[in-house]
Amino acid sequence: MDKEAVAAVLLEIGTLLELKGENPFKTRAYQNGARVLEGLSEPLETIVAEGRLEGMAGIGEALREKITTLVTTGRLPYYEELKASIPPGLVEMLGLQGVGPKKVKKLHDELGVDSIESLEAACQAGKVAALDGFGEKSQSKILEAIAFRRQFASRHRLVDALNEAEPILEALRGHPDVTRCSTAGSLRRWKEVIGDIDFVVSSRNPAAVIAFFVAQPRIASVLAQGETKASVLLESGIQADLRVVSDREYPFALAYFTGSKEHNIAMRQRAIAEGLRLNEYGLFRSHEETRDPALREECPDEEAIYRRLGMGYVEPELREDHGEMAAAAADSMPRLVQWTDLKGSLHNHSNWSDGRNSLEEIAEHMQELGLSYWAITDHSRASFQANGLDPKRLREQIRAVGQVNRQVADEGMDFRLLTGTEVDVLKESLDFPDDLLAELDVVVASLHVPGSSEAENTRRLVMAASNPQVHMLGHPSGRLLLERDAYKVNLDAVIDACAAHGTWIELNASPYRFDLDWRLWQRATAKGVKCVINCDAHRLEHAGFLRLGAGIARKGWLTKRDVVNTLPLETLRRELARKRGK
DNA sequence: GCCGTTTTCGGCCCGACTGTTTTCAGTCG
Repeated sequence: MDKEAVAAVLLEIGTLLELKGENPFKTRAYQNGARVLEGLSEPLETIVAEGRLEGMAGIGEALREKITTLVTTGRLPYYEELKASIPPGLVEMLGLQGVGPKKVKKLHDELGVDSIESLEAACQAGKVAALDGFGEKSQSKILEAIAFRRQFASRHRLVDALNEAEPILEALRGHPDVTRCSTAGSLRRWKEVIGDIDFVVSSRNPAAVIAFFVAQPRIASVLAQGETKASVLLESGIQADLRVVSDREYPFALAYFTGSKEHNIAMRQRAIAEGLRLNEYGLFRSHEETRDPALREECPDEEAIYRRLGMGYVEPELREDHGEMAAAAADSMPRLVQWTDLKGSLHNHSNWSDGRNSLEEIAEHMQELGLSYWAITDHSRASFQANGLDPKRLREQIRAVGQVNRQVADEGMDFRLLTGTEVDVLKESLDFPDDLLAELDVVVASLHVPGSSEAENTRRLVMAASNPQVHMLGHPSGRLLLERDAYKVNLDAVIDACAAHGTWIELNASPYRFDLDWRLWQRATAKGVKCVINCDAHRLEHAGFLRLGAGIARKGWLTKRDVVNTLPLETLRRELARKRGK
């Protein structure tokens, strides 16, 4: 078993223990253990074989044994027995809003409820309301939660959440009672998939702000409304939460609600080590009274909070407990790439294959955006469903691109289109011969029709990475967020092959992909692999993906130096040529 | 289940909201 599989088992054990009514800290120990494994930068098999689980923070004797068993045998009797003792429907019930482990246990013990369906029936029969600790209200809330779950999967792509959040944030910003405001939560951390939208506002008149918030357009229902917070369900199915605090408390609330939960826990522990106590209202010089203003440390902004704890500032994108606490404490945080550093995109389509726009339209639009270059990398012939180009059409396209570039040059513009292809990685070869690839400025190699085995897909991508004509691998995992999982592939081996051959890896900035995953970039750059943030644009407005992709690159700790398409055109041309010399 | 320069036992991050309660448990973020 690899580390993802082992981590998934540990997480599930945590959930099952919760349902059994186990000590919540035991549950957390399993969740922590899973996160430790996910953050490992080398194969778990190696670590286990070399006995290096010993001494790893968060992995004690019990977890070490269980992990070792899972890695070496692929099974764990403890887990299998635990799983068999709990009906699978109970885990599903935990996903309902307002239903936690205690309630699930009670519903199961007292009513024999073992699935969402039987829970719904029990509610309709009025049995839930009659239970001790439940009532009419909780029964109807459960029915609502079941209906909500049926209507919407409660996870949303970043871009959809941004499109909902930005107009509301603008509205809040314009309200006279709002002093400061921001998004928070996973949206501010730029997670590729988010659960709900969080806003934090400072105001002297919270009631007015809350009333204004719940009256925003496109709200389907108000889920909760108190004196300091409110929750609404937007018509799009995304939940949005608002928290209102005083301006003095604002930096603390913003930090707190930005999370992640793991980052917050680490921050609190650091505060305790400094003899302080941190919560969403402030940083206090006492363990006794948590909200006494006289004991509050003054921090006008988030930077000041980190400074007071003896750390450098941590950008929101990095607050994932992925090493940022140690880096900030050592004041060695990287200077992250910014989307305005990007000079163009090296993987894009035109109406020659499955894109919408002509070469002329693309050139005009991208130079108006202030970009320096834009590669046209249409599909190769194997992607016939996408109208892939054969060698003859590709050579025609090379000439057409040259023509557009001559026009652009005649107008005195610095902008250039680059010729290229997104060549299919077939079973034994690339879809174009090397001599044709050599005629192109940019070659992206992508696996579009994966095989069923990890070994085969890995072999194919390693083959592509080893071809001197290939500049970069496109969307190396093939995942489509919330739609399709990654194909089976050993990305560690692929990263190693890219490192060995100087081949770059794309960070596909399409909001459906964000592939390579941000969690793997620290590992890739540590091995010297460069990143290219590509739009994979199929229409003009997809140029906006550069902003999304840059945010994901920041989550991966990437600096300007790590990202090839921050280079100006002439330097980029040299790098493209140099890559082929390797 | 993890962890320790106060501890090898007894802690483990913290507060708001909701509903069922009459002082609090459960859930959520």
